[in-house]
Amino acid sequence: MKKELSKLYEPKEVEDKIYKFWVENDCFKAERDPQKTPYTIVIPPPNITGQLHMGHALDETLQDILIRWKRMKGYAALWLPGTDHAAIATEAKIVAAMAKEGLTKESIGREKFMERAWEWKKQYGGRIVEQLKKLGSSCDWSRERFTMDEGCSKAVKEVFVKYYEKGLIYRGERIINWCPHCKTSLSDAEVTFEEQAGHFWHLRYPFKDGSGYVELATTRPETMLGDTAVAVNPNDERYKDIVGKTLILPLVGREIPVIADDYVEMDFGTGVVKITPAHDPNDFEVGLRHDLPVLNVMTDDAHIVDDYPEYAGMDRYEARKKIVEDLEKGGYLVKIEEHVHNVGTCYRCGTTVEPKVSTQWFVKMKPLAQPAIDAVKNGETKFVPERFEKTYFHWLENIRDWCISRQIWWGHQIPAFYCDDCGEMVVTKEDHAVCPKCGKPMRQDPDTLDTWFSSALWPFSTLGWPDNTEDLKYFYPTNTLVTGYDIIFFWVIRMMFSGLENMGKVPFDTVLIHGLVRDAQGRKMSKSLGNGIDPLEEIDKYGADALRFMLATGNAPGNDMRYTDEKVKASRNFANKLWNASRYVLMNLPEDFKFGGLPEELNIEDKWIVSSFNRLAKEVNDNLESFELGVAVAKLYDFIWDVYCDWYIELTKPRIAAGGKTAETAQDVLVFVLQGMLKLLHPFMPFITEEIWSAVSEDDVPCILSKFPEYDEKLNFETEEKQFGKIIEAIKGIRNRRSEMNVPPSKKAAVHIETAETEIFEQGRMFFERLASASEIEIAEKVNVPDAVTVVTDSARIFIPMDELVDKEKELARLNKEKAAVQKDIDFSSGKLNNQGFISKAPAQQVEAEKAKLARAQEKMAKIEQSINAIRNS
RNA sequence: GGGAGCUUAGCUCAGCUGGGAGAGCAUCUGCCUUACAAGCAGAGGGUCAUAGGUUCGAGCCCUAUAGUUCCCACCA
Repeated sequence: MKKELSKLYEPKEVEDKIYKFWVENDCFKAERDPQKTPYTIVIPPPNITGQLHMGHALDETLQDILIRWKRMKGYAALWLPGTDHAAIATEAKIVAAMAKEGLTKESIGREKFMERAWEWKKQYGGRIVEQLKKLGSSCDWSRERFTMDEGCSKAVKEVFVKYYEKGLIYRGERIINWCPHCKTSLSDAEVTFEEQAGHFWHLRYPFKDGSGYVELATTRPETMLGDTAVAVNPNDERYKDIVGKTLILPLVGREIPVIADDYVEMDFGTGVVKITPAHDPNDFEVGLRHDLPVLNVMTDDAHIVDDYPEYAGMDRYEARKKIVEDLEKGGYLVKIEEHVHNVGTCYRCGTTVEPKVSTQWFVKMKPLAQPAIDAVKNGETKFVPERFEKTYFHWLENIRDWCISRQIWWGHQIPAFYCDDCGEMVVTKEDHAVCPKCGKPMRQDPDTLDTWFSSALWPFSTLGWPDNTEDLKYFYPTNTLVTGYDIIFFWVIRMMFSGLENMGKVPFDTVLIHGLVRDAQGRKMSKSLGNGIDPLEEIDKYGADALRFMLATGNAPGNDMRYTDEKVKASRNFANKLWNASRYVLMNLPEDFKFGGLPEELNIEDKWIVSSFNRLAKEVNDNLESFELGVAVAKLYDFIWDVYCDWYIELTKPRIAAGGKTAETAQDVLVFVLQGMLKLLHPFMPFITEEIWSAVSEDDVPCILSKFPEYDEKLNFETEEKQFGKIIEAIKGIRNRRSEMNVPPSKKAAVHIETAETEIFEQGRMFFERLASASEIEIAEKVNVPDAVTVVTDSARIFIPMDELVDKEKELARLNKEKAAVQKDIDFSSGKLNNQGFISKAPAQQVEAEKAKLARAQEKMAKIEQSINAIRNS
């Protein structure tokens, strides 16, 4: 029984309904089937505070395409969803919301704050998940996870304790990146460097013995309060004599030594550097080498500490101004130069980062990095495109220890406990610890872990680790990780070493990298620019399928793309085209149509379309296999629009009108190929394909669970494909000539086809009438039609008698032009074939192809010449 | 200072392992042909950034150059 489709495709009326259908029928649910091969993708967990943006839309679309494809191919396909607690970002939002109520973190205390935070999570955490569903994401929601849920938290503790016991985690006083706005430390990856216009202040520091001054330059004069030395290069002849002398620090009066250290570049500035170990990472290193005191001059929010009453309480920039003024007054300022330099900023809030010495927890990276490097070097995990392996190696090879402690509350609290009595520290998985020395209850470290510490464990913590669950055994290692190139160093490297260290296996075999979705002008979409495009609005306007299709089209792995309205519209139009083609098929099926499959006997044009479809199926699989999603989607577009709609459907019209067996065969083939196209297209456009599927298939199996088409030798009709190509070529030739002469389709004309292959053209007889405006058709080995327009193809000469339109001179000129074109072909091919190098070195197949090409051109040439002579002689 | 990408039709971009350059949009011409005007049939438009090289053959491989974008880096 056939069903009917409504007249217009309305994505809004279909999408939610279909999504619900999938969920209710457990279509996304992955079963551990020992008969099947697992295929796993873990979602890059979006932040719970976040809203779906185009970056997500692209990321999720690519993952959904892969997972649906694999699912249809019969894999036990698991797409594991979840969200990330996004420590700093979330805490910032909660703090901001509290500020509106006049509350601060400190005023309500940690416990109350956490209650609010969880409340916040409950309220907003579901939002992004709902938005993912709008896109059609076929995640297994029964396995949804959160980086701070019980299981993930257990995994975090397990890893922390294990690393600590192995000596891979340590606590120590180091110089770290500090965000004075978020009031927490940051890892190196969380600092973004920005070029900023600044100044170079040349200062002079006096010698204690009154023997003059030494001139130095700095970009941050306010840090001079914390100077504990001045350094020169040991090989610098200019300053050889002053090394070891003592200087008086201006404004402060502190005595500081002149030291020699290789770190100082002789050619830069004056060759003299002030050393502030507490506020510059390099200076800190110098300080360590020379055993210099570390004097912190700033508070947590970057104001000057009370030790310097003149400047105490001033913000660092305010202090800078005042200090420069005072230096000038004291005669210590030599000059000010313009200077552009790189300034580190917080990747969350953009505030200039303050290097700061403090006690933090670190992960020792060297021993973890090496196996991660090796795993990619020996191919256990590969990047697509490969070039991103360079980024990966570069990061791991230059990695420094990872600062993992954060001075915020929203996150995994560090499982370290201190005894306030005896100073003992223990690291334990227990929630409460008792001092092993004095038996008193211990105080847990107030800091929390870097949000990326928990996401690093995502590929296995979500599968149940540290318990050895069935899921973990079956689905780990996962297969494809899909993410943007900007996340490689935050996340990919950390999952790699975490997987290797804790599971002994890489977390995934392939990392598919995509680029950024930019705006129409190529700018990055950003909140501050206000140029972001909301995927949900686009879905509302054009449908999720159109958005997905657009994102998958014309996009090569790793490359950025621009988002334009025109592109989505084109995708929307494509969806509509498919919809209408399906309507055509349905309205041309008899009431009692049986969805049976391919009939035994096929016409030449049926074999042509079936065979082309078969090749398409092979290519789409091949392209997906090598992650060429954009190529696959383009082929589907071409086939569905140009081959199926523009040709095959048109070919069936006269057959259906004729009725009888040819009509029945056409109906079966129309349905067969349509079903195949729906299946091939389903991963890209899941909603519309499922909706149409329900109307053109009597199967109980929904499209999402149907079998993905693959190459089938039984559907291969290469000969007929080529033969029918000749008919198409002839029809195109006729249309072309008519169009050139501005003959409207309504004006029919006789068509006389002269060909050696009459039996092939006979099979296309009815199509010339319909598609080439033929009033009558003659097909013969020899035809004689005076005063006719001539069309020459490789395999036929076609005459269209239209006396009133025939201008012999023009016709001759046109034929001569065509002759010249064919002659060029002949020259090209014969040139190649006369080239000894080509004959001897090119693959035989290539040579054969060239010979065939030449033969065809020569045949065509003969036909053209024949026609030219005929006109001349008439 | 290192590293990477990009440069192909007016615009936005594809082009998979080297075998006579493609799409969408835009432009032009003709069509309301009972699936679709969100459409149909046709047309025009490209020294594939430049210069060398490898090869029988280069948009694709190699080298340099220019423009452009991005990433990384402790020259204060």
